[in-house]
Amino acid sequence: MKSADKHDKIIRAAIKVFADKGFFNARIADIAKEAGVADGTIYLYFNNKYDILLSLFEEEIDKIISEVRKLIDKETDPERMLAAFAHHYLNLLRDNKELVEVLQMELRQSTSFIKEYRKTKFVEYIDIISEIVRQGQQREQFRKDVLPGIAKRAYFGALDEMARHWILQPNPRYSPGEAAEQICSIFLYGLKTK
Amino acid sequence: MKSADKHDKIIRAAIKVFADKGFFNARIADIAKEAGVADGTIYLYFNNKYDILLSLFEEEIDKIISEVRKLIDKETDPERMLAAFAHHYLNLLRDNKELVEVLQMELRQSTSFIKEYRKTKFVEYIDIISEIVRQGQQREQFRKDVLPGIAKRAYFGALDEMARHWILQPNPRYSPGEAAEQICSIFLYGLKTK
Amino acid sequence: MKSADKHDKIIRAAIKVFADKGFFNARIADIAKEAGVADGTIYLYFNNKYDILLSLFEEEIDKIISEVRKLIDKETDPERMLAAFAHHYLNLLRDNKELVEVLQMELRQSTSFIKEYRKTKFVEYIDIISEIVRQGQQREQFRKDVLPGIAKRAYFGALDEMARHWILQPNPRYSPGEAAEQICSIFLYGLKTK
Amino acid sequence: MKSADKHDKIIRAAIKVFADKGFFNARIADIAKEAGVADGTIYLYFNNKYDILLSLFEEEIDKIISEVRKLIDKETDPERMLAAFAHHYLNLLRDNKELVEVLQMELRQSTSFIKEYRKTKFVEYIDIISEIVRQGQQREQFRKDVLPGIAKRAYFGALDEMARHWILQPNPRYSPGEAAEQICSIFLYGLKTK
DNA sequence: GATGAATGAGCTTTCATTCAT
DNA sequence: GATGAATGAAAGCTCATTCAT
Repeated sequence: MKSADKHDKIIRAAIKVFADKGFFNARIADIAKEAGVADGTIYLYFNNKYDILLSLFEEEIDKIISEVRKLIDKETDPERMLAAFAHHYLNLLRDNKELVEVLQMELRQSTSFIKEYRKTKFVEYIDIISEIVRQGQQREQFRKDVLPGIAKRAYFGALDEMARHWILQPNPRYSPGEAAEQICSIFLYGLKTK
Repeated sequence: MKSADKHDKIIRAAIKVFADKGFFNARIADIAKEAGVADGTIYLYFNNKYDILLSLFEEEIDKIISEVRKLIDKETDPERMLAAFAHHYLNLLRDNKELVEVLQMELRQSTSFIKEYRKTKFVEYIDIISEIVRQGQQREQFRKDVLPGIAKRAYFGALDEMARHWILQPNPRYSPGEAAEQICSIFLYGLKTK
Repeated sequence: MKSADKHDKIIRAAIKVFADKGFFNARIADIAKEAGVADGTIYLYFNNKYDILLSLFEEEIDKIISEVRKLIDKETDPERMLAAFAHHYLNLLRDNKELVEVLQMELRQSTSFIKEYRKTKFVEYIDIISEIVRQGQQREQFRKDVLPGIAKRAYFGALDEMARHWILQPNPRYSPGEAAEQICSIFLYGLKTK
Repeated sequence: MKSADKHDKIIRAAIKVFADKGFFNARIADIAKEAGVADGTIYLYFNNKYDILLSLFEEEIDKIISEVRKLIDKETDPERMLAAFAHHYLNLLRDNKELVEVLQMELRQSTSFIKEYRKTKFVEYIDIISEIVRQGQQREQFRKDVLPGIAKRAYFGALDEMARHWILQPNPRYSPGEAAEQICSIFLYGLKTK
């Protein structure tokens, strides 16, 4: 039986190699070496190089979604929920920079696959934000003239751009926590009813 | 004499092909065909495939910067300046979607070249935002507890994520103008002193 | 495991193809076809086209050196040693014309590699001649006013030029043995009537 | 009218570039630049790249033959004639190293053209040696058991190998004159003690 | 005659994928 | 299931040659 362990080792290796070299510059042989398996073994677990990226994306985003959901469910205040989302994303960056790097790259790759996935997994992730915004609006905490569908993208985009900065600039002036606070602050002031 | 016209034709073709297929999937032959020149001709104007991307980035971002600067110089109110920036970026997307698509890809490509350029040309572009924020703070229009260096990334990230949405979703629910207004609104409420 | 057998098959094929077309006109595909392997397989055994030539040179000249050494060690008389050297070289030509052809080409190729190798492997080969001359001088068989360093080049050059003749003129008037005898004779006894 | 001057400038440039890089690594553009003409101009004087090499060979060897003939005609003694030949060749090397370098390369290139030319121009050159040997034999100065056809190759080969040495080793232990004397001496008197 | 921009055929090399062991 | 040697299609790039100016 194909071991789940080996599948996972390959995914971990792929994250590392893709983050390091980018998808197209990464060679199957690099991933195999990093995972400690033979080149051919990878094809017992994945259909092709692209399938590794796809599986990686699917599996990891699932984990992220369930993690952030768990955190948000602990909160009742939409303001604190938004803060929790931001902290979770930037902490993820801190703890698993390579994964965030790969996800960033992937989301800009102009390939039909992404265009498909954006409509499912990724949307599920950022829809968490729009749900929170909607809740806030219902509770009259957030302005009702803001479209949640725009707010979610603006909020995620803001966090993601900070992430990009840290990926490229390993010794930033501000800490992830500080940045999360600031971005929350801008958005909460911006969203809140006065 | 090598014509500037041909240089330009190749750049235009490259934008189209890179946007369509991505840098790595684009073949030199595709660009040559699109530009209506022979494969070898490309090498009279560019050192290699990568150099096309680099030149494209350099030249186009220069144009964008000078355009947006011109628009902002017409305004005196920082609030209107931020709005002008947003409208400019999203209009650029509307008018030259392929260029924005290529720039987005490029900025996530994990290559040493980008890591270099982020520090120069791109920073010059988004620093326009932090300058505006700083002005707003001096005029006591914007909150002083917001770090301009974080605000600039948040603002650009928000716009860029909207751009990404439109690139992938050609028939959006909201118009560029509408989205620009909304994002401005969130940030201005978020930034403004009360 | 990469088989030594395949390495050898490629070297044999390369000798044939290089001899036939010359290094620069030889295509990797030609060598691959001749060796009965795929183009890519060659790159499992050699770094690049040039590396094939280099390896070929290194390996074959090593064999030649050890062969001729063995022959010379059987002799005690420097005169017979010189004869043995000549016969060995011209027999090599008879039995492996293509190899000699490649070595000839290689030794004239104006590349930095040859300029390097001349100083090592090839020098080791022709120094066999100067050692013999020196022995002959010590034994008072050879004139002492002849510089062994010049004699070695003259002797090898004479043989090599004969080789060149046979490579280009497949049906020569004289046999290799005959030519070897004559060249030996000229060198040993001189041209002048006594 | 095509100027003979330009034809010559191109030949001079080709000798330099071929000597420097070898025929196959030399680019037409290199020769054009060295000659101070446009790339296209070369094709007004030569049919193709190969034709430059061919013309060069033909023209230069003609000059060499007439030069050495003139020198030999001054002598009556075959021994002195042989010496004159050797000195001429090694002086040529001293004065026009690049030309000798190109001729050496050319004579080993395994191309049908050379196989053709060996039979005409080059043979004419080294036949000068066999003629001298024959004269020496008629005058009973040289041993009659030596085949002039072998002696000519041995003599030229010896000189040529010295030339090769100097091309690669620019600061040799012996001067051209010294080497010419030695090689003459070996051939004329033989190696054996008498 | 001279130019040099343009051409495009040709070749080396890479690397995802396969499959015999 | 695991291996890694072998495959061969694919593509970037070079450069001899052409031809409009």
